Amino acid sequence: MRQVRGHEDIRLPLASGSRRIHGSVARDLGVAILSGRYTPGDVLPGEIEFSEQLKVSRTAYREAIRILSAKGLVESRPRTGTRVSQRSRWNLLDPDILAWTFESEPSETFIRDLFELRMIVEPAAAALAAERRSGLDLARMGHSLEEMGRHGLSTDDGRAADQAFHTAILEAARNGPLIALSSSIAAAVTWTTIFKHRRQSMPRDPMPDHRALYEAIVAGDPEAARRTMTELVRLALSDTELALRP
Amino acid sequence: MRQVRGHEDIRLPLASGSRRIHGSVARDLGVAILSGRYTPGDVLPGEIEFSEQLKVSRTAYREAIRILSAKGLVESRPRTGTRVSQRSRWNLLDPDILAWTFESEPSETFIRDLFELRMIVEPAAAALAAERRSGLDLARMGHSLEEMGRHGLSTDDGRAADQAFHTAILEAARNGPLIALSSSIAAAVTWTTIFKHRRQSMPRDPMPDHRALYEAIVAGDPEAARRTMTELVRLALSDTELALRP
DNA sequence: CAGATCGAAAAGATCTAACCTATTTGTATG
DNA sequence: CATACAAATAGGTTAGATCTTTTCGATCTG
Repeated sequence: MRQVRGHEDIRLPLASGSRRIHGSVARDLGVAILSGRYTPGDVLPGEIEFSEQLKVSRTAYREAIRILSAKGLVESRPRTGTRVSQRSRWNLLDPDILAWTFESEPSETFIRDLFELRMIVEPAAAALAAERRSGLDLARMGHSLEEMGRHGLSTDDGRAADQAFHTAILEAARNGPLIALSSSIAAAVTWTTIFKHRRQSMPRDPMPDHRALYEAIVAGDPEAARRTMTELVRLALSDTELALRP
Repeated sequence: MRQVRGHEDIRLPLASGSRRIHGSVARDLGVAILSGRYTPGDVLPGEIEFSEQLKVSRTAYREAIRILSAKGLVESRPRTGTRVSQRSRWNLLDPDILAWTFESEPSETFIRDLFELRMIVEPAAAALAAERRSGLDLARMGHSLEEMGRHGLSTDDGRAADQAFHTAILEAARNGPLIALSSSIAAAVTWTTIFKHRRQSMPRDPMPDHRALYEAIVAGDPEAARRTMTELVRLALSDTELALRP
């Protein structure tokens, strides 16, 4: 028999905007796990109990758990229930996981680790891009650079252009897995940029290093591209470190 | 865009083993997408139609789609249906996606790309590991190396030891995101190793380069570690290329 | 009697089915 | 040309049956 719904039952947005319910639940639980509210080994309440607590149906809850499980955050088995996986199984480079991490203040260590990864991957990608870039790649980089110069990094448009510039470089490297890393890294770049501007009103002008990098790729000089990209990331890191300890 | 007709033969009842139903469906669809049977832009049949074709309930099918969507393979919206995402949105470094890729013969290009990524990441990780390794890290590497020497790379135990050795190095680098890459790369290493041995009965002895790398990390010499790891990956690549064109 | 082996029970996830809701987009209408 | 409507499809709810795995006790064996 069906239960009639009263007017209180109207679902308030769970601080999650217009997302689908399973998506919001996945995000909320994901953020809770990533921020340490649930720690590896913790067993979540049973399906029925927890879905009632969250005021969603068991199906929606289960779909949320499927999402988290696909990203390595939880594992569920009959009888033992659903538990938070070990950190080493978390898919830290998954774009959603990165987004959720930056939703609550990420640890300083994590940001440093991300820059360390950029320092490894992006110079190498820039060198490959200098060797393999097509005319179309160069056009896209050039356009992004122009946009970036026009808007500056304190606007959304400017940051989007910056991200497009880095993405164009990684795509010019013509390496599938590297491009997959690109969306993650590009996103991380954007968030750390927001971080910088949140705390520091007028950071260094980023255009000279970006232009130097662009020139190196246009010239098809892998070593110059590697060098300038290394310098660019190093400068971004030092800006971010300034923002971290004001 | 092309409309795809479902096939009953997508779900192989026996090959699915003891996996959960939603897991098998996700895997089968994932493999179908990664192997090119469905291409980006294709629209899958409606939930009801497709779930009936696959002989599973709509709920199980939907959970499978949640998994694929969490990995970026598909996107679904009301009215337009579920469609295969653009390649650039695929999470190629997700461990499951890598596994599914290697389930049907992966392209030569993809294997090369993976080695290119190893060539970028692992030498850098080895250098960091040489600086940061603890006694425990060294003990684990040493033990894995010993196991590897005892079993050789043609046995499961030996490959597991090889994987453990690489994982230990990446973990010694003390960088979360890098460790997340590690599970992907380590898995890829294992599969390419299986590839090599599938086609080539007696490859080169891998122990000398592994020992040299280990010595460099023990000595705490980052540059030597970087050099020996580069050499190790280069040798592995040339072995694999031999196997690819016999 | 101590320990091993087998089987039943219980807990929890898994799966099914039927039904209702919400969103999107093409199209007809003003 | 804008707006309202209609259809299509994913999204969400509910109730209940089923399957797996662990636990625990009973029985068997050394």
